[in-house]
Amino acid sequence: MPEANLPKTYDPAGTEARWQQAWESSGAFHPDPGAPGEPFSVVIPPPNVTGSLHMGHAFNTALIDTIVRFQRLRGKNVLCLPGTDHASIAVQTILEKQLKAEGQRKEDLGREAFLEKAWAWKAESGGTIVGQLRRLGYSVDWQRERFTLDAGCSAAVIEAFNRLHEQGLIYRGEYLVNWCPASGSAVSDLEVEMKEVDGHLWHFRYPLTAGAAADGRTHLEVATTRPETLLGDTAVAVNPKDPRYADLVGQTLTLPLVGRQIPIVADDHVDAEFGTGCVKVTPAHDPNDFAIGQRHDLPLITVMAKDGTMNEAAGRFQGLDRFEARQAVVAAMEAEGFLVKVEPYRHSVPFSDRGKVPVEPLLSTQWFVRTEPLATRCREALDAAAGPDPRFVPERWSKVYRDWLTDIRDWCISRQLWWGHRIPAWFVVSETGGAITDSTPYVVARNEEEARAKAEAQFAGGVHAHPVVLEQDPDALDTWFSSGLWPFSTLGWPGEAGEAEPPDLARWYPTSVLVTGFDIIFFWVARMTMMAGALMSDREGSGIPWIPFRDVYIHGLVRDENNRKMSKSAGNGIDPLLLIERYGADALRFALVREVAGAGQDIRLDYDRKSDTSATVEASRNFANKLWNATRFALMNLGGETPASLGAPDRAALKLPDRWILSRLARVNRETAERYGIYGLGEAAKGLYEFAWNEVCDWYLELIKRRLNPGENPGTEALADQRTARQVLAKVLAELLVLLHPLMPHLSEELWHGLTGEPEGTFLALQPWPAVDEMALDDALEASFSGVIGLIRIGRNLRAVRGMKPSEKIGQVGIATENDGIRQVISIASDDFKSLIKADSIGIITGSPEYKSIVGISGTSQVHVEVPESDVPALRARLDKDLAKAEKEIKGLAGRLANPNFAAKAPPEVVAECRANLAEAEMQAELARKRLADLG
RNA sequence: GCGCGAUUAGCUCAGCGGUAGAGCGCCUGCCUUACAAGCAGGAUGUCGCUGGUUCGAACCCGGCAUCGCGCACCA
Repeated sequence: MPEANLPKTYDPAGTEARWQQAWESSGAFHPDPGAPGEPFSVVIPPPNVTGSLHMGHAFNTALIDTIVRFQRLRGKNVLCLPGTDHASIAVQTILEKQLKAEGQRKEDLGREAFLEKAWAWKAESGGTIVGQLRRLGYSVDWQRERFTLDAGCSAAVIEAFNRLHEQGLIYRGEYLVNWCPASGSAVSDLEVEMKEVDGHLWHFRYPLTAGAAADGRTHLEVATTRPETLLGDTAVAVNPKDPRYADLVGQTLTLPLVGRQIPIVADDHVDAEFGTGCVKVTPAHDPNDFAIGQRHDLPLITVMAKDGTMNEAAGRFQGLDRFEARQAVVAAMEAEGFLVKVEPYRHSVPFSDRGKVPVEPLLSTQWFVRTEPLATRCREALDAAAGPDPRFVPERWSKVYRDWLTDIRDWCISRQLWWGHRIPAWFVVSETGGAITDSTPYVVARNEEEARAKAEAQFAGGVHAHPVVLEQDPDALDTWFSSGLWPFSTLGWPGEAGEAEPPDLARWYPTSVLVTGFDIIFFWVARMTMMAGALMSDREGSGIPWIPFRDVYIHGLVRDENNRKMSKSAGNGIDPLLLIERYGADALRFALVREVAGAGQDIRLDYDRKSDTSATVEASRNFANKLWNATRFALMNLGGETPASLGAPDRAALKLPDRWILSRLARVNRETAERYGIYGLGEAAKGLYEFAWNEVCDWYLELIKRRLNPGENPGTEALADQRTARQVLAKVLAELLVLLHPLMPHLSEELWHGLTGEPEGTFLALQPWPAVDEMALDDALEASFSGVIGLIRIGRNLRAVRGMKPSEKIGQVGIATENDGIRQVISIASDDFKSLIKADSIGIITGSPEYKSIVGISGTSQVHVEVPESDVPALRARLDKDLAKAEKEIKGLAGRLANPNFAAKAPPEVVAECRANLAEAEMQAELARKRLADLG
């Protein structure tokens, strides 16, 4: 608690830990679904349990927590639900790497022991992450913490898989998939990243079987970047409109090294302009070739095994690794005279995101989700007459989302991994001799018992074995399958059959907003909406939206000081904890949010790696310290009273500065609430920073110091006025702390307790947002005040120009002005303002003052600052400056007014304003000239 | 190839039709009992280039350039 005798600087460490503990142990963020208030819910993007958090998580957390804390202050029934993701392939990759370092493979351990290791890893990494999220002051409900592989989420996955299968949206089949030889698993299209690499284009000759064509040609020339696949070629394709080859279509070629007769086919896919216009076709090893193969009914010949080595179909190349095989095939082709030439060639190669090796398109039997019906449903929601659902902020991301949902390909969901949700399908191996083959029948069920019943019904009796022998599919599901269920699995879906919806689901689904980075719109956002379309659109009480979030707030990435994306692999990540330890969680959060612009741009966090410091975060730390000291000042001056004991000020007793700051406060309150409400978080932060520092601290606190310290033996009037000042000060500060709370939760909680004296069990976090005092709003007064502030600034500048020390007192300051508002403020509040310019007095004058002075001009006002003796050079310099400024303005304004079209076409108020400004500038210039002339 | 974003003060970025802004940094002077993590004052910009719309453009429209991102991809 800040008190007068307490440190001058804010030390966040102890404060933050204390409030985090107090919030959590009191269950402050553990909402009751039955509690009143409009529901507001957010499920956090669950971080992967792959180690520890990075700055991107801190950023995401700062944004979400700002939003939910605001909504809580607004009186909503807020649930913010935390959790982590099991990150199937990522975690398994880490663990396998660890095993490899110990000279082991996962097969040496066996599935069960390996999974034990994985759970141990999860416990450690998950614990670290949860600890880090706590250190940020996340106002989530830890009692509802979830993990994508916990019992509830696993049940949801099984239920979802079964329902999708029942709806015909999940199927199993043999297709060309992206095979990652490093992880030994299929991966989805999204997990493949195209990378430009420097390779070669090999040109080969494929001889015509017939020996020579009518025109004497004996071969076709094809080019390839992947010579090893030639072993699986089953055709050569040309464009049907290509006159060079029209007469050869239908003939056959003899595949070199292999001797297979392969046809020449005509296919539109082939670009006649590229290369020789002839393409070798390897349907089992290339997606385009696969398509050509389908169209021409070509055989599929797989020449590579799943570990990336050549198989028996590769003949003499069997056993070679795919890259060795490439060299060997080229050498053989050259030796046998089929190699025409080799060119260096830069091209794109698909890489596995996780394995970091080129993926291999391979024929494989996998499980797929049929995405088109789901994507269609999502696109329809986006085009709903009632407005887009979900609503993207910023809007432009909805195009990205929509485009992806258009022409979407089916989603390969099975992974040949152990860490993850095991696929709830059982093979009836008794039908195929005890082994799983591509033709083994299977049943999809919710558990083995149900599977057995289904299998018995289908296969027992007759020629079939009895009892049936089942074996569960050894594969796991894509990690994003369970992530796709996150907004409802975490709320208790599916619940008990026949029972009412789980209370959390009934209360908080759909969630209010999803806050996430643009990099996972496809992986996650679209998967959640597709899953919800299949599983949530038939909720009881139709008419309830099924899209799992009303808004999707997309934010950018955190970049490092060199504008590079922060990532673990690039090694340029910054540990949020380092900055929290140095500056405090509030400072880090405030800095991150403050950087956010409206349009969801990436943010750059400056950082000095030598000293582990960040100027940006430091500036926010300084702001926290400023607030600390402003509150310390209040505590020293409130005479032991609190906002409550002081009570609301009597409106009639308010002095001008009070009315000004209360008007500003009401306006800032309204603006801030609006900004928070529309995700204008950066604007909210900047607005509060400026209000707190530049208005409350710089001006209001200074203006009331005299009233707060009326001196020895004050009269009753002075005491009453002191009380008014105290009341306003207490109100402004207490309310400011509420407005700031979503951004700086710990500091505001701490200072609020200090200011109000509320017991530890009462929380600012749970207070109501203060009502906007509409009566206090006074535009005219705010304008007059900023005019006066401008004049005081000019006066201070005159002092500086005159070379006066800040501590040096001056005599009189005279203001000559035609502005009624300014005149009024100066004459009524002269005692308040005089000390801000260190003058004996400040007052309104007409014409020139009687004392020696130097003058500054602003608008229609002049500031005269008394000086001990006239200082001609200083005065001349000042007037020259004013004159130059006025003349420049005159030139600009006169030019505009001289244009006849301007007066004719511009709105009258703009023209009038322009004329007024011109008159003012001319007056200023004239005045300056006159005074310069007087100087002689 | 298609799409998106960025280009404003030394740095990081606001502003998005009516006379160019903030933070940091920089310069000058101050330990003025809330705060030196501070106070007061100051300097700094042909708003990427180029056409156009407009009385008026950093802002709207068209082109170009540079940087970045996403999607697709020709062997």
